[in-house]
Amino acid sequence: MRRTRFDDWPCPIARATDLIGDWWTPLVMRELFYGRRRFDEIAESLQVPRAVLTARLNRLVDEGMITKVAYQERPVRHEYRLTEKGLAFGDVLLAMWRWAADWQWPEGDGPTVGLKSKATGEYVDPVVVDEHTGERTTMRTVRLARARATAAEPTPTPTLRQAEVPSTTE
Amino acid sequence: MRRTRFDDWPCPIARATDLIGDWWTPLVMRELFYGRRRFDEIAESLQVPRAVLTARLNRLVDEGMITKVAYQERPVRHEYRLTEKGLAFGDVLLAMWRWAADWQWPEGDGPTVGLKSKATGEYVDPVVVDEHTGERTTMRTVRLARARATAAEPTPTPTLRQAEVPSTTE
DNA sequence: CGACTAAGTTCGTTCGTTGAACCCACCATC
DNA sequence: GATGGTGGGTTCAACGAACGAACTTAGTCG
Repeated sequence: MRRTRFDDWPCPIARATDLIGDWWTPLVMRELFYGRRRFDEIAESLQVPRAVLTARLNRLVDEGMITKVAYQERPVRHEYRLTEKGLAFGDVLLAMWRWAADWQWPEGDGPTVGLKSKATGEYVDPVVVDEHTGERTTMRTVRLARARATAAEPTPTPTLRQAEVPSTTE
Repeated sequence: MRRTRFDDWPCPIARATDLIGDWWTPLVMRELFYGRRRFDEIAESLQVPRAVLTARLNRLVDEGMITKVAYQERPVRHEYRLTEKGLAFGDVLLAMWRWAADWQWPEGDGPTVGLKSKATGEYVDPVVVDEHTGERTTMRTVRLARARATAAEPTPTPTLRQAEVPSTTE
């Protein structure tokens, strides 16, 4: 009677939920985006139980979101780095950020942290648009359809090649 | 020793995680976007344990994402409808959709369902951009900053006024 | 009367999370 | 060579949450 798994459902939302639904996982990803790479660093910053952090990091490695890299020998010490797949997940975090910043604070209030563009220094407010037209896209403006022919599928090559992960903080 | 709550953390990602991290919740939201409004309809479609569905729907009502509306008396029967806040959550589902469609299928493969624009009938591929500049926005292109002055905060009025919820299906 | 429907509730079993304590390899210091 | 520190975990008991099946309630239909 273990928790129902969604990772082989035909719907992308279900498969994403299977990952995100692991309590703590989006926050662990956030920490990695903030540039924290070490076990103890993340454990202390989030105050997550260490056994849970072990389980989450192992799953993220299995999923190909992060890789475990030894940064020294004797004694062996590891750190965790985001892969391309893990970096791509940042879009989901940005959407979560925007929605919660808009709706999860009392009226007239908001979070004390915000997002600024590294390039321009201006505040950034993420929204979802269609990649081709640039038009605002919501669940109201779309409908379900058969997928396009598989050849046109723009799936990025799911290599685990190491990505540059500059810190999000200043 | 209950599950750690994130709903009063100062980070929007944490607050969103508190909701999403409830197993089944994003799928329940998906069903509502698909136009399913009745308890049994959702329970059968998702094969979710009924006690869990009860708990999730109650929480979503408490959060102001949905409202419970009687659609008949004698006997009283209810349905659940998305509020503005619930509709706004669609952006998170779209981001999850895009990420999982790109990364959670074996190489060269993809989901059998896709998204089309209701307006143009063309396939839609959601991406995250900055609302002001239209520039592609990722966790790599932003950095953390102090929030802008609260007056500029573009928080929508969190009314629970009923929203039109046309079915996403054809 | 009995069958059916929508929307739940109840319950015993199993799974997952929590927090605190413990472990181990190695290094530095006294 | 005992002591303490550090990084990266593992172990364990307690308890809350999820599972699936059965049951309930209020009303309609034939």
